[in-house]
Amino acid sequence: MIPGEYLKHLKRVGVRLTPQRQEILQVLWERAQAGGQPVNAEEVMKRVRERYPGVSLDTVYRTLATFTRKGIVNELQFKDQSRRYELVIQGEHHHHLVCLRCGFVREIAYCPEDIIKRVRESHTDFKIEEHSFTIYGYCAECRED
Amino acid sequence: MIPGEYLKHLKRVGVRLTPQRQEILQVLWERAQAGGQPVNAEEVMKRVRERYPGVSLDTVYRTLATFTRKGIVNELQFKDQSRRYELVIQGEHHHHLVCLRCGFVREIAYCPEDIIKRVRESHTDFKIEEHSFTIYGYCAECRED
DNA sequence: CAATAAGATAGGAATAATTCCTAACTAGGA
DNA sequence: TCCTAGTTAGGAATTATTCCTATCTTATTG
Ligand SMILES: [Mn+2]
Ligand SMILES: [Mn+2]
Ligand SMILES: [Zn+2]
Ligand SMILES: [Zn+2]
Repeated sequence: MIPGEYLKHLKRVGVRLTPQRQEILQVLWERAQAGGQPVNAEEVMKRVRERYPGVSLDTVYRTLATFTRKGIVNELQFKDQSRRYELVIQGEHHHHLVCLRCGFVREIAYCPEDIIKRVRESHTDFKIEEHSFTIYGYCAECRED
Repeated sequence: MIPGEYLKHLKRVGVRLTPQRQEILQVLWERAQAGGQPVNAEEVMKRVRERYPGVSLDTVYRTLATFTRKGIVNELQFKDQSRRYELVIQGEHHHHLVCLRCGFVREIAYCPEDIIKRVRESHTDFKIEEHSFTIYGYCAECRED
């Protein structure tokens, strides 16, 4: 079951709790439990339809966007054009290592905070909101050499 | 005029030098001269068509992909789904600061090399090929507060 | 507990970016 | 000059995402 903290948070920020939204949250939560491999909208839709067969892809996209805006979901944009989503874990921040062939994702704990701090200080006219840092390569199964 | 180093390089790696390709290179070069604002394929096409009216968008995409594979072009993927391209300057490496509203791009010289090195050492089964690091926010014209 | 309204939904259509397809062309080596 | 593997144009196809709108539903209020 989804930890109440997410529901509470959504309530607090004035987001309506529809069954569809709760189910989408549930899917993301299960994904996070199962190793943290981010999901794309299509996959979320499939999983949600197991319980709510009518859910539209648009609803999934809208919900993921809402959750992202409200800070409980992380929208990842990879260089193969794919967008994938993951639940934000309270007080956690990480980046990713992505296989260019199979798309497998691993998390890396490091973040270039020092650089971000330096940029914030040197580009004071620019209001920094977020950042993305991703390392690409080939995983053990996909590397050839 | 395009510096011969690019043409020489393309020749060396066995890429055919068609007029279309040379013109695409020229456009990228002029862009780099004019401040380094990366371009998308559509824009490249428009510029190339000024001299070669028949050039297809597909050719532009294919050529940009070829140039990227050959290391003379950098393909940037931003979180708004847009892809933009820039000429690689010999021996240079940098990252970007992007405005979430108008899309304006500034270059930042810093690179999280230390982190990449650490990841390379700790994830020896993963063969690192490349990385992307982008900071998002609002530029002076677009920030509201 | 019922009425209400702001916000959310389904589903189909639209848009945008990118890639595929194929017949015709051409750069560059022999 | 000839030959051919690689490249092109242009239209079609694909994919991901967003738009549209009539119809619901959540959550508040009376
Ligand atoms: Mn993650
Ligand atoms: Mn740049
Ligand atoms: Zn970070
Ligand atoms: Zn770097």
